[in-house]
Amino acid sequence: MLDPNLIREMPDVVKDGITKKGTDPSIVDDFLEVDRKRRDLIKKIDEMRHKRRTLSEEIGSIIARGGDAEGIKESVRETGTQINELESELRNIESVYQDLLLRIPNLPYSAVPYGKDESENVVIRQEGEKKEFPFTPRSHWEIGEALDIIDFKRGVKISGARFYVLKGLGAKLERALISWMIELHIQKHGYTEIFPPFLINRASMTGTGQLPKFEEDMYHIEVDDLFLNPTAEVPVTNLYRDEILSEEELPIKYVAYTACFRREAGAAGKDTRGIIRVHQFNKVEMVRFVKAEDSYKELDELIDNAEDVLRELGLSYQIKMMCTGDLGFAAAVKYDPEVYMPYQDKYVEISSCSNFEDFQARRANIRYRTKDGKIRFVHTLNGSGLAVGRTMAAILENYQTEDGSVIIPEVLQKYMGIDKISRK
RNA sequence: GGAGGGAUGGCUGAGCGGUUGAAAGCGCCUGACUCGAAAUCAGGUAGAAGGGCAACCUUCUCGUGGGUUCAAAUCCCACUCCCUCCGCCA
Repeated sequence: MLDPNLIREMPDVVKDGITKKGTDPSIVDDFLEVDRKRRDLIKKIDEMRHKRRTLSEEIGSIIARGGDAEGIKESVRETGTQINELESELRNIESVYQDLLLRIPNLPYSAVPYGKDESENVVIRQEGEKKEFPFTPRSHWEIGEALDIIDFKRGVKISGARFYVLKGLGAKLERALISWMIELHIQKHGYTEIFPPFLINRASMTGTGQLPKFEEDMYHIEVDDLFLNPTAEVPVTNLYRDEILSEEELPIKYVAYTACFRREAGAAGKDTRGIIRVHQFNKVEMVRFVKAEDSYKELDELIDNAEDVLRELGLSYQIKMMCTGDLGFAAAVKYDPEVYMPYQDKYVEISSCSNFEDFQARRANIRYRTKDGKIRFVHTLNGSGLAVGRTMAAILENYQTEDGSVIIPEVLQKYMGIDKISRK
């Protein structure tokens, strides 16, 4: 969430920022109104509590001296009743106040280009040549089925639309990618591995910004009020919810593999074929907790860590910068590395690297103590490194040969024990 | 699932109805001593909210939410989590 003081002191800046994200700025006025009421009420209650406390102490000393305190007791009792009434009023106002704060999106970083929606995102650079084939390249789903390593029909039978089954060398390739990516981030980029729970409570989902606004995007287990992990960002960032770290521990860099579950509620009819958009996928995620003054330097590193995965796999890609309208709720800035997919002759999102500044840290109450004892919010960042299913799709398409087999990228060969997946 | 025990500041741990936001120890910070460090000594050291230009003042918080009382860390109720034993179990 935003700093309430910022909204109070510079409401126009906040309105401008959230308008660029496509949010109705009237929420700021709603907030200011409730904020005023809240503060007036707190002041009133504090004064009355002070009165009650003073009188109460007086009663103590009267009784200690053996005097009669019945009269004064009665008046304190009355004050107490009044306080109770005001307190219940405050509770109502407080919950509206909190809810509004949780629904105001983060402001875009100054360098983010203005744009209404994804059509106005900006490609900032391209790396590597698009792969050229002396034959017409096949789609990853055609290749996967022909090699008998992806089974779409039976995935649907077991679970439903947008589920698939990996088999044999397909399953092994998925596993190899996960291990290799994690190892790369640990050994080469200095991350520490985390393996978090996949079922997540409401407080954690609120901490990173999935709730309260996006409940319908998540799988929810009603009996226990738990959510299926939508991205490792959630459990890993919430590792330090309600904690105060020390400055010396920062930056903290974690890498986590998780399965990710998404209902894809608004995506009917989009990417219906293949393994690009599914309800369950594997992802290796990088998360950083950093000092405010370092967060943009840290973001550059994070993006480079994601790119390194693509470079090592020999895949060509581009980096796209999200415009204000496509930033999402919690991010201040977001870059999406996109991998080249030969069948569609298109770049497809394979990672997403964001700086949330202190937006998540305020929600999740993640702070650190500076060397001179001040307490400040950390900045949180995260990025995929990479989405595993999409990486597999990219490998199948980019490394296909005319006879229908697929070359295994060199870095994965020792994990696979082979250099090629061939038709039987 | 059954029975019992517990939850206090960065940590350990006292307090069990009246200046107790909280003893003591550890840790950390500052100062003294020292060429420097260690040891020692002195002092400081929770978070949040509201008010004030500020110094500072006020309020809230001893797992969470209610209740009793003039007054609750302390008494009562519910919930959550942790520990021990029993049962079940991948």
